[in-house]
Amino acid sequence: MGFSAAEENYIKAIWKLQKDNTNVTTNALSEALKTKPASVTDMLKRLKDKNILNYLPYYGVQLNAEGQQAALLIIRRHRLWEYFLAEKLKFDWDAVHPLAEELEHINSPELTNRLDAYLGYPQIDPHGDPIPNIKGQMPVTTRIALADYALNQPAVVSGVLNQSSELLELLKHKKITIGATIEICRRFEFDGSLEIQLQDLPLITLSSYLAQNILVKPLQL
Amino acid sequence: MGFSAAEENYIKAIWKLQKDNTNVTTNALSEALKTKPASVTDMLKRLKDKNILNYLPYYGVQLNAEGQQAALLIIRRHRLWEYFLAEKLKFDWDAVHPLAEELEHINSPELTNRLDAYLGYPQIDPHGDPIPNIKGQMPVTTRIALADYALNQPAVVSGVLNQSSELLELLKHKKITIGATIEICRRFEFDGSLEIQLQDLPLITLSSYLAQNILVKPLQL
DNA sequence: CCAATAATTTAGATTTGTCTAAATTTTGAT
DNA sequence: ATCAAAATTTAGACAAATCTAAATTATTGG
Ligand SMILES: [Mn+2]
Ligand SMILES: [Mn+2]
Ligand SMILES: [Mn+2]
Ligand SMILES: [Mn+2]
Repeated sequence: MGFSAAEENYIKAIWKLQKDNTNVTTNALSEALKTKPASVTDMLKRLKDKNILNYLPYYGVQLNAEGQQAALLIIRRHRLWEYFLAEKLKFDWDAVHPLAEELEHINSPELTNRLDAYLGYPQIDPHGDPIPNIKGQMPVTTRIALADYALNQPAVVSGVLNQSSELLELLKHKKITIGATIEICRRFEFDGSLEIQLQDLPLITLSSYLAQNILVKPLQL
Repeated sequence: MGFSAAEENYIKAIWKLQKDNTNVTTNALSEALKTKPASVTDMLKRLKDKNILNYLPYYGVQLNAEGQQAALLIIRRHRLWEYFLAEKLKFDWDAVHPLAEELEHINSPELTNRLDAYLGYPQIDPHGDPIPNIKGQMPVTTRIALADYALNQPAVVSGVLNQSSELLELLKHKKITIGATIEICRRFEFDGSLEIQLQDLPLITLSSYLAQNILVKPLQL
């Protein structure tokens, strides 16, 4: 019941695209995986034979329960390695993903679980995304874009929608980190820009586009 | 200039068999890699095209300088991961090898060198084998089998010739670890068995076969 | 030195994962 | 409802890595 690295990448991509219960299309997968649609069709047929998804030719695909469980365990490995790379090896945010993309394919429950224990059972990865536990369960975190958050309500920065080094550079410059407390002081209708306060630092300005890429959740009091 | 995982396994296997400057044979490789001789021939042709070895059909193969350097960097990754698994994740000796066999193929100098630094630049892996440095250089350690070591000369246990769980079980039972100080008190001609002293514990007996699989070096005073 | 045996290579096939080009199906606009 | 465009699948090819069976080359004992 093992999957190849290529199969695992497809499983993960389908899982991510399947968020809202719609069928995942061949083109969406080919874009996500940087392969051609014809290659996707081939792989979907193979994965269907392994009984981890429902594939209706021309109408897309959905992981079944077994496929979702497989996806969550791959994502668990990916995010635990990302946490290791950032926390222990001091890699930047934008460097961990490509390495975790390889490390995730080493499928040894013993390794994964020992790594988890060694890291202290982290709950979120360096991008703020939740890490599935040993059973594949993931806490449902309700996060919303800072752009859509209420005025004068303290929030915690809890993730990003974009993991590029460009975003990282900007966040570093503005000293915004995951876990930081933030509050919107003003929202300008003209361009959607925000004036925010981080901890007790002076007010700073964020563009609308930046605010759309920062995820926050209400601060628990 | 990258190699596939399969190619890297061949490179490493050739390197290990090439110890004494003799040509490495197709059969020896097929045995080491658990593949058929025909598959080895195919791969040797491919690696020859990549200019990392000298291959003379019917007469075996030898890594050239570039091939040896490649081998040492793979071995570096392998042993650093073994060290990580044993030291940080508390894996037993006999469990680290198969995992390192996969981890070694992630070829990122940045990852390897950060891991090295994080681990404190270890010199030997959990089996006592030396870890090549960032340049691929490996300290030449002169180790000899305990079976061949002199009487009443303190020595340091510095490796094993066999990495099986059976040997590990026996060494654990006898409390023999890598780095321990050991001294042969008597050698019995009848069966080659040894009476040895470990630290200041009571004398224990080792079979000839066991002593052939333990590597030692003279204790530096 | 030569024949039997051992070692090695060649030939041909298979699986995985990808591609391009062509055919087919679905969708959407009139 | 029809038809052009878009999405998808099929057909056929290829590279990597492996296998089995057959052919070839090297070795060695008498
Ligand atoms: Mn991956
Ligand atoms: Mn992540
Ligand atoms: Mn390997
Ligand atoms: Mn080792």
